[in-house]
Order: sequence, then structure tokens, then C-alpha cells
Amino acid sequence: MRATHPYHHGNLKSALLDAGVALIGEVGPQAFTIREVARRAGVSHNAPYRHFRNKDELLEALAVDGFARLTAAMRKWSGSGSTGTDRLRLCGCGYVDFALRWPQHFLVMFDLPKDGSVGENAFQTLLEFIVESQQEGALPKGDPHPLALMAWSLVHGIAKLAISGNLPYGSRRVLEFTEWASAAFVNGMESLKQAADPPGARRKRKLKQRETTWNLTSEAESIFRRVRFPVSRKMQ
Amino acid sequence: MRATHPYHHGNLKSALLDAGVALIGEVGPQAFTIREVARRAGVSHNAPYRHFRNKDELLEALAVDGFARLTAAMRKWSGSGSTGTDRLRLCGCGYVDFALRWPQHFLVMFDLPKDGSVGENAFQTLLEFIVESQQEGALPKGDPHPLALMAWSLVHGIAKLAISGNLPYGSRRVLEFTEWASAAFVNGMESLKQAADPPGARRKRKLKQRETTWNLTSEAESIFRRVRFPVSRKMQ
DNA sequence: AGATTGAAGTTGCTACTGTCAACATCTTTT
DNA sequence: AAAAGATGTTGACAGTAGCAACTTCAATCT
Repeated sequence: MRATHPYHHGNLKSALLDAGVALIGEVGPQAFTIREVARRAGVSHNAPYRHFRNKDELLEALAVDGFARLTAAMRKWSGSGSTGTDRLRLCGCGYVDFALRWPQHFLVMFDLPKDGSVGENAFQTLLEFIVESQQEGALPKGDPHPLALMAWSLVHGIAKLAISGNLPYGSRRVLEFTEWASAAFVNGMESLKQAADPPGARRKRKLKQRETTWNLTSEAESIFRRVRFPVSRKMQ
Repeated sequence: MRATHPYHHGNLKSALLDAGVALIGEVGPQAFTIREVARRAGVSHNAPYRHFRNKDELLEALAVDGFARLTAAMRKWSGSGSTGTDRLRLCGCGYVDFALRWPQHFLVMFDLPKDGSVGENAFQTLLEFIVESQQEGALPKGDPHPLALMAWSLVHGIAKLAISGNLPYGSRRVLEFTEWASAAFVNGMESLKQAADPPGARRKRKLKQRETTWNLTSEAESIFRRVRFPVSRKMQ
């Protein structure tokens, strides 16, 4: 009894995570089973319970892993952009591309009861590009959160609808649609940017405008007057 | 043995659907169980198999039911709008409101493998308001499908993110945010509407512009030039 | 009428799952 | 060296999806 694997696996936890990522990618959350993960890691059906309290905790770990991959994908895609709006657009494409490549994993990340604020990093990445675009004057000044949440909602909706087969496009065209929609978002918002805008020498006013109140310029506000979306209070 | 219920239930199928709707609303797709549905309908654990081939078929029936309710909600909300853009905005709010009220049911409708084109009616409703808004001149002319899909993606993303707890708002503010985002969508798109636009006497050219090609005006196209999202081919 | 057929509901079974409890093995600390 | 603790295993239990064989009952066909 030495030819078989040793009694202790060594680093079972990461092996379980790897097997879990593979399994979730194959069968999705419905058919996902702790016992199959254990099987793939070559270990008894109860070994995982030494590393995860229960099934949900394992799934949550997979979600955390997924968000790390997602953030990496967004950063990688946006890396080739030269302006803030370029990066913003590419970031959205990376988001959708990730969702299309690992739809089941994407499911686990969002459609299961999670606890804390997983996915915080992904949102920060998006927020960063939003702020950049604001500084370039491509997006209206003020609290960037509503804009970021709107952009996020847009690409998230595209991703989910595409995955569930509700967009009449194949993967290829979904990405083109994402790019188009992102451009439409930015260009649409651009029309609401600060009216009296000194055309230059404003790039230096770094992050002064990151207050926590949604403060549209009067011109934009006159357009948005019917809604007046209130302050973004106490995000998270 | 007459005091107990009769051997044949009468209309078990609809009773199962009712119990299923209730159950899915309580526990979600994960904990959803055919046997519990049977229990609630006061029937043996295998009776449902006379009406649904398997669990997925029952869930799909629930999804169909959900889409009917969703469409009804959208129509009810938009009923109080006076213009096309009003109805479009309210329609989006109805969508999100429905998702927030029955998040688990909403899950079943989109995140399970479905077969055919369920939800066709809901999309047609949205498309109708998009076309109306185009006729009012509030949205750019041309194929309404990309616009409808973008609007749908936006509200769908808001709904999903809100349900999964990724929007920093409570239900109340989520609806306000939806309203704001919808207004931003329309007003943003409005800036791309036909440039040389005879201000009146165009409401009569009814649905002439419902071609299947995405045909932006030259002005809008110059703004969208970097993407050139192609024709919407063979929707569904 | 009386027999037959077939739909609708039931009971019992198998294979599988999540999770608990008790046990085995190996490492680390004392 | 011995105790302790962490890690992995075996065996159980309750619950589930679905199959097969049985029962009830209404409708149809002589």
C-alpha cells in the first residue's frame, strides 16, 4: 500500500478548487456535486468537508475564483486601449467575452446567495475607467457611481441574455453588439457633459470631483429633470 | 374511504403549476423539488410524472408562466404612460419591479436551459414601445431591434444585479435608478436622432422604417463610426 | 348491460446526493 | 516517545429523480 497515493493529499484544497472550476464549467451549478469534485481529485467523498463547511461554501470559493479571473480578463482586454473611453469599452467586451467563455462559472458568480462583497475588485476596475472617461470629458462630471452601475448593468444584461440564448446573435456578433452598445452609451452620455467647459488645462484637476453626491451640471440636469436620481449613498 | 379526496384529482396539472409557482417563489430553483410540489398538491410523489416528463419540463412550464406574468406587469405599468418614451420607461420599471418581487421565479425564467423562444411576447411589448419612441423622434430611425436589445440588456442587467445584491440600493432606490437609467438611455439616444428632420407631418409614415438593416442617419453614423454594428439578421 | 381500454394516481424500488459520526493515518508539538 | 491535531476514510441516514409495476376509475365498444 505504497503504490497508491499517500494518505494525505498534500494540497487538497487547491486541487478541489481546480476540479471544481472544471466541473462547474462542464455541468453548471445544477448538476454540480461535491462527490464528483472529490472523485476528480481522487479522494473520498467526505474529504472536501475538511476544507469547506458545505457545498455552498465550496461554490462561494469558486465564485471568488471566478471574480479574480473576470477582473484579470477585464484588465487584459482594456490594456490595449489608449484612452479612457477605449479602455471602458474594451473592459465591457472583456466582461462579456468572459461570460460567454465560461457561462456556467458566470452563473455561480452571480446567481447564488453570496455573503460579502465579492466582485469588489471587478467593480473598482470599471469605476477607474469611468473616472478616466470623466476626466477626458467624455462622461458627465459628478459622482461616478451611477454611471458605473449603469454601464455595469448594460454589459451584465448583455452577458446574461446572451448566455441564456435570448440575443439573436452568435458569440461573435454578441461581442460586436457589446462594442456598439458601449459606444452608444458613452456617446449618448457625452451629450450631457459639462456645458461651459474650458477646452483644455482641466486634466490636472485630478480626482476632485469624486464626491458622493450625484451632481449633474445644470444643463444635463435640465435634461434629466424628470427623474433626478438621488445621491449614491453609502455605497456598500 | 370516501372521506379522503377522490382517487383522481380532477385538474392536477394546474394545481401542480400553482404549487410550483409558490414553491419556486419561496425556495428558488436550487431547493425546488418535484416531491414537495406533489406534497403541496396533496398527491403522491410520482403523480407529477403523468403531466411533466421530468423536473426540467415542470420548471420550463413555470418559466412560461413567469413570462406571461412579466408581460402582464410590463403592460400594466406602461399603461399609465402618455407618450411612447413614457411607456418605454415605465415598461422597464415594470420589468425590474417584477424581478424584485419574484426574484426566484425570475431566476427560473432565464438561468435554466430553455428550448424554444419563450419570452417572445415580452420582447414584442418592448419592441412596440421602441418603435413608438422612434416615431416620436425620440430615438434614431432604422432597425429597432438593436435599440430594443440594448434597452432590454440595460434593465435586465439592473434586475439581475439588484437581485444578486450587487447594487448598493434597496428595492425602492433600485426602481428610481431604473427610471433614471432609462431616461438616460432615451435622452442619450435622442442626441443621435435624424438630423435633417422636418419637424412635423412625419407621424404618418407609419412603420416604413422597420427594415431589417441597421441604417443610422449619416450624422449618427459619424458618431457611431468606430463600431458600425451590422445588420440585425434573422431575429430568432 | 358488461367487458375492455387507457388515462391518472399509487407504491416500491434503485441509484445518487449532502452531511453527520466514528474511525484511521500522518504531522507536529510537547 | 507520547499526546494532540489535522487530514482523509468508511459507514450510515434522510432526501431526491426517475423507473416499473400495480390500482382506480371513467369512457368507449360491442
